[in-house]
Amino acid sequence: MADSIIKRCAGIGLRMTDQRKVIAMVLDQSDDHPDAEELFARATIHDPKISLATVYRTVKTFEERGILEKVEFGDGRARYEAAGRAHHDHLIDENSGEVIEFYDPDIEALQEKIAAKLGYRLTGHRMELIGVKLTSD
Amino acid sequence: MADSIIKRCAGIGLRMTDQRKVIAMVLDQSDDHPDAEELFARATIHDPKISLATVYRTVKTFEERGILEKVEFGDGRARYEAAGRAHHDHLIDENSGEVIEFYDPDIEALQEKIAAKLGYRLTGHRMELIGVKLTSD
DNA sequence: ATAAGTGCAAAGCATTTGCTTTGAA
DNA sequence: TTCAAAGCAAATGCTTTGCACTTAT
Repeated sequence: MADSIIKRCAGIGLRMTDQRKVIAMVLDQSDDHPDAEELFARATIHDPKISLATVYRTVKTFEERGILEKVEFGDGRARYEAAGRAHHDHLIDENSGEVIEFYDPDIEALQEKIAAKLGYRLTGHRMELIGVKLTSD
Repeated sequence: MADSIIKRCAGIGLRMTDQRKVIAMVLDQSDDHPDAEELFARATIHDPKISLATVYRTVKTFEERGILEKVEFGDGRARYEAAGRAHHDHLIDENSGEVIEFYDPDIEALQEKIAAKLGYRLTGHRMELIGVKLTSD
């Protein structure tokens, strides 16, 4: 498994304030896709004085330094997940909002192929599948 | 080719005000993906008195009635395109912002398959490829 | 010491809404 | 005539920023 976010911050020489440590820790402990408000709520548990502006500034810094990736699921809020993990896409449960991560090499290959056919070299993509749970009954 | 947006509005019994006619016409004449502000700018040419709020209300109405589809390219603004055309996805030129529409049946099939494998029935998806133009030199 | 980071409140955008007036049916 | 739609401005929700203060290095 990859290094913790705290370690990665130190590794690139980021100044580690108490607030950044708290936010990094919260991110390390999150396996979902929290938005800024949610990160703020979780961080507040460890540091009741932290401000929402700091959360916003910190995730922006982390994103710029390649520590986080911003993902947007079309609800108007930005969400964050640790970057540098294996690449994956998202499937969103239409009813619960639950987000499932998956990776499919065929999709990746196909996307390259489509881009090439259109005369492009692929530099990125975003893909979200929306679905409803198959009931077994 | 599909009916004009104006016809489709009439077809579902929408009250056709002058403003809606103008916005529908602007949409019919657009082959790109304008956002609300851009639609407002184009509509203003035909009706200098139209208000931005009306543009927002109208695209929302059109979307709810299945006449438009909202697409978001991650720049914080919603964009619109005529719905009910053949399904397609988007490739965005990283440098110019140009949007190319494409349809690939293999992608569609693969998405269904992935969703099924995860225990879901696919109800929708969004996919944008980001790329840079292949230079021929 | 000093440049970078924080907190707070104010500002910014895209979008929505309350309310009064206008107009399509 | 009557109810839906328009116009305007104020409100909203997410995110950013200016400024004075604090802190990691």
